[in-house]
Amino acid sequence: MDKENLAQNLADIYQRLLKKYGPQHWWPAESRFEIMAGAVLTQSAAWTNVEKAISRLKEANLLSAEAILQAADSALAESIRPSGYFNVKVRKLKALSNWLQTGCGGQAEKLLEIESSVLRDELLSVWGIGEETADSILLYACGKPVFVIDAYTRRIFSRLGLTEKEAGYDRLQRLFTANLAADAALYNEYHALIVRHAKEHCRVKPGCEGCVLKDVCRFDYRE
DNA sequence: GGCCAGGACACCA
DNA sequence: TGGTGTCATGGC
Repeated sequence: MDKENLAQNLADIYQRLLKKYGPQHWWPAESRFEIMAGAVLTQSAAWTNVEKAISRLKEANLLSAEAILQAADSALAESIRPSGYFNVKVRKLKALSNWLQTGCGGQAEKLLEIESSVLRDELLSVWGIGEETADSILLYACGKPVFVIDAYTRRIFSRLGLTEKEAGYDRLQRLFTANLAADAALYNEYHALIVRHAKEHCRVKPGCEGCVLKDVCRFDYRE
């Protein structure tokens, strides 16, 4: 598919999703740090469970880099237990908090002063922060025009026939950034809509009747 | 009771 | 470089 068609397809898919679902208002949070913590907690977890974990962190007054660093591992684990994998996530939240405390005095607002690719490299150097989590933080916490690739994006766009199933993260990300305007608000909404759509139509055993993308999808619905 | 959810890392060949 | 195991709760 040539570049022009690809750009047109991506724009078309976005408009279809937006029309069906409307704005998703991501990321639901009261602070940048809450978004950062949520990005870690949501790793391989259902968002409803992450909400519970974040709510418990708030109740325990543990939603800041400083508070997390001062908290005992056991107390932190107890708060985030509903999000699953709580022992590894304690390590990850502490590593992220330590990085933020060391580099920015714990102030997430200072991340805005750092150039996007530099910030991305720094985030990736933090234990427990992979590409998707780093990009989620860049986009949703810092408002940088960085497209987030997750399992849903991979699954849906591979079924649409627009990407290879085996495509790496970088390649998939470039597909979007090279064919869409570098607009953080657009990337924000697009990714949120992909997640919303996936939850309704594109699980492993797809129930795709009524899918707004059905007529542009190459997925074999008889499977 | 099994499957899956807004991943990342360790270990091995 | 790629494949596999591990981490764990809660909703359906």
